[in-house]
Amino acid sequence: MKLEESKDKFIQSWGALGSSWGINRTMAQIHALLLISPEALSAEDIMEALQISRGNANMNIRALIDWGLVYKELKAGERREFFVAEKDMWTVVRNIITQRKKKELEPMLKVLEEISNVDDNSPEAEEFVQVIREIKLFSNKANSTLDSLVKSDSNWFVGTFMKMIK
Amino acid sequence: MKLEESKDKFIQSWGALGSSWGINRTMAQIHALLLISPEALSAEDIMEALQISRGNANMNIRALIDWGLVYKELKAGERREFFVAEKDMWTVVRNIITQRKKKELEPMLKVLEEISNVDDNSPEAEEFVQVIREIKLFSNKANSTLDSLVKSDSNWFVGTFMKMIK
DNA sequence: ATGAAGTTTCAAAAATTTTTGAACCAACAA
DNA sequence: TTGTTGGTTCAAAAATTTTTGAAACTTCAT
Repeated sequence: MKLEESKDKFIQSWGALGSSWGINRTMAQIHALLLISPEALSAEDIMEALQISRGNANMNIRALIDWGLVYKELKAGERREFFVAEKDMWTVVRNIITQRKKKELEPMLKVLEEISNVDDNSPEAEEFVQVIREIKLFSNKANSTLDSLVKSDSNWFVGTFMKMIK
Repeated sequence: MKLEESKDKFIQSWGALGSSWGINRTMAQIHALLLISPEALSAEDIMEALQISRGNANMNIRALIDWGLVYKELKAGERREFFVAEKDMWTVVRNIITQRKKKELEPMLKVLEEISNVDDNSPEAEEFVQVIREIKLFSNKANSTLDSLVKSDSNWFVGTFMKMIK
């Protein structure tokens, strides 16, 4: 397989994967492009390579920086900004977990807390509260497990976890 | 808070959570409705409760059954079908992981395998292959970790994992 | 100041995903 | 066989998400 073809295939697949992971297609494609880019790229380079508009490029680059998946790199004597990808996959996954936990899991926990205050003592209400209680228990566990996961380091993940788990 | 209001809030939030988890809003809402439903519901009941069309209800119920998140329940002497939710959260998460692993992670692994066959020995190609190799290593690890996770049981998750992890 | 190079914003347009509803199919009772 | 109830399908419509591109803004050099 030819290099250009390979690179392109990687960018497309990474885009598809990302879009089912809460990262939109273009955002993931930019990340992919930067991952396999030997040097930092400018916004212009990215627009060119992916054939996207300036606005789109700008917004998605900002989002990637927000998520900690891309860094700004300033070159001496250059006015424009260059960008590089976070290349450590463990950090990439960790940052995504952190963002999504905050945006999705935590609001759910808040809601579960709220709705367990049902001021009604019918058997039906009892049953409802019981179901919610179990979901809450599970979610809290998941939440703190993810916290630990995020705090642990790459080395731990690739090394110990696999053995521990079986 | 009133019971009906609580239930409704739960359905809405579960729908929102689901839609950022590869399960569409309605699909997650149906699951939520069934989770907090004391008895099995018919398609008609679900359409009524969520104010959705017959086609929508049918398709999403089928998808939920496919994912192993909802079961069909046949009542003696009743021609129509009733549905109940899988209520064990660990099983729910496990089934979602299984589905998404198959639909998203595994195709990516295949692509990574393919594209590491670059028949080019320029330094640039070398570098590219190296980056892909690292991603592949990580993805394979993630894949088998998820496999173990899926095989392990609920009890293990809620009990041991937390202590192990720190 | 003025202009050039680069960045940001955001309303409108395009693309994508989800939902609808009517036609069709299947099982059964009369 | 026909009518009724319930399930399935899918093209078209609606809703949602993403992208565009032009205007506004910023920074810096002259």
